[in-house]
Amino acid sequence: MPTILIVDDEEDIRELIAINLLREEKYTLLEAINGLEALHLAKTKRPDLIILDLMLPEMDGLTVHKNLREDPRTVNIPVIMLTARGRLEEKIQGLEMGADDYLAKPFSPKELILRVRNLLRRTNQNHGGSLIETGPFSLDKNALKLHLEGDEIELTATEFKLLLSLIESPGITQERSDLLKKVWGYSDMIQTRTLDTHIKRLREKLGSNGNSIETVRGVGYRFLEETV
Amino acid sequence: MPTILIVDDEEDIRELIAINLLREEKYTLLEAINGLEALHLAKTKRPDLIILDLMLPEMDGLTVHKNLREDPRTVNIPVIMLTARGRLEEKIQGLEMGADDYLAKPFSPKELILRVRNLLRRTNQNHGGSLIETGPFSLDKNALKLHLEGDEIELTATEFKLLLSLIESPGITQERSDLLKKVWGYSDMIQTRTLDTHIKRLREKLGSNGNSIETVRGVGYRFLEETV
DNA sequence: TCCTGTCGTGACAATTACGTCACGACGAAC
DNA sequence: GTTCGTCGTGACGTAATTGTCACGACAGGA
Repeated sequence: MPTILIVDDEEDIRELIAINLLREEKYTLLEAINGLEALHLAKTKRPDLIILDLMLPEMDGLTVHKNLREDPRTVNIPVIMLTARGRLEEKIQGLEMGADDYLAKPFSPKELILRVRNLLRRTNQNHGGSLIETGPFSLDKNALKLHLEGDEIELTATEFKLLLSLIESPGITQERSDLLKKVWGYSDMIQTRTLDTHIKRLREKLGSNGNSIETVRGVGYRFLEETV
Repeated sequence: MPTILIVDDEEDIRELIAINLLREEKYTLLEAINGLEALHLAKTKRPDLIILDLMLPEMDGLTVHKNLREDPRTVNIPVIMLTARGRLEEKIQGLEMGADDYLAKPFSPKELILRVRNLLRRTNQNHGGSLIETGPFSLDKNALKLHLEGDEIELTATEFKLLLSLIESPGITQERSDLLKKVWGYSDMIQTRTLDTHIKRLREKLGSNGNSIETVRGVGYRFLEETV
């Protein structure tokens, strides 16, 4: 369940956001009314998303954002900035500092929800999960594992790198020399059966999905997203 | 050098975007004037970003976008949508379909540049590079390698997973049981020296940066972003 | 200071992964 | 059908990885 931190000193805005978020989907909410509190919460609780008003007492939103970006614990947390009226100055300044999105008050609740959902979807795909999903394949870059039709398949480091290289460009034929370079670091066009052997081992582990790795005779191999 | 695909049937808009992008940074540009051309280019050239006008002859932008999202080759390419005037209807529709950003004509060239830069930065962090960077450490999830102060350090699969677990939460102490679960999949609180041994091996490979892994006696280990 | 539990370290054996080879099967071109 | 080159496959030796253990060092509390 994603955690969202709302930073705003106006209670009715916090409430408006909270109500809309809670109604739409299941989120855990954190609230802060000033910059220091926000920074502390962000660094200890590590929310998945921060909605940050630019107008805050004492420490303004841009400063809070700068602080967030300077700490490795929070540098990757996406931020949606809020401001009264969409003043271009602040807008550009916010984007320049790496805000991930921007919302001008008064905003439409529907737009807020959509922006939150989009941002969470993007970051989940990457940072949190590091999952590459294609068809029935789900490759976990963190655990170095493959999930396939409910089964959890252990891959060796070489197999993982090979499958990753193939799966990252579905439908596209990769030449033998390219794969040898990507996975083994071979720079020359080496005559070796190593690649074939590992392809075979991969196909074995993929079981009935082994034919997702297609041989392109004389060229290389190709990953098919759909089993023919 | 990132490749950007511009899809718009108005030549002066394409030119405006091209001029501003080319002036600011080094990009490779592709241009398309209708949906079919855009889809073909996207699937064969695989640009890093697509700037897509909603108003196109024959196939409208939303349909193009839908097609992009349905093909594994293009599903991960971020899209900035362009529309005449920021009509809320289209805005919401675009975001709902997973557009990554939205720009209303007439737009400020500066804002365009910033949005492009932000989106590329976000996606590079994840998909393309899969690099986790903290201080002098640069962990490559695709190649399963560690770059540290110019050196390329080979890690075994176990070492990689262990370092990844630590480095993903810098400054935060991870309990032994958590690490055992994350890296080895042990569910019970097992009494083992395996973790210690691997920590030792990691520290050896990290050389003078070995003290970035701090022991928290009785609890676990902690990764420090800055060498003390 | 002593005691206790935790951690670091080096060595070791078992397991696993890896690359190579030989041979047979198969496709494509003629 | 024949020929040639590429690919699949099983086996095998080598190298690397891994988990465990024993012992000593050390920190923290009594």
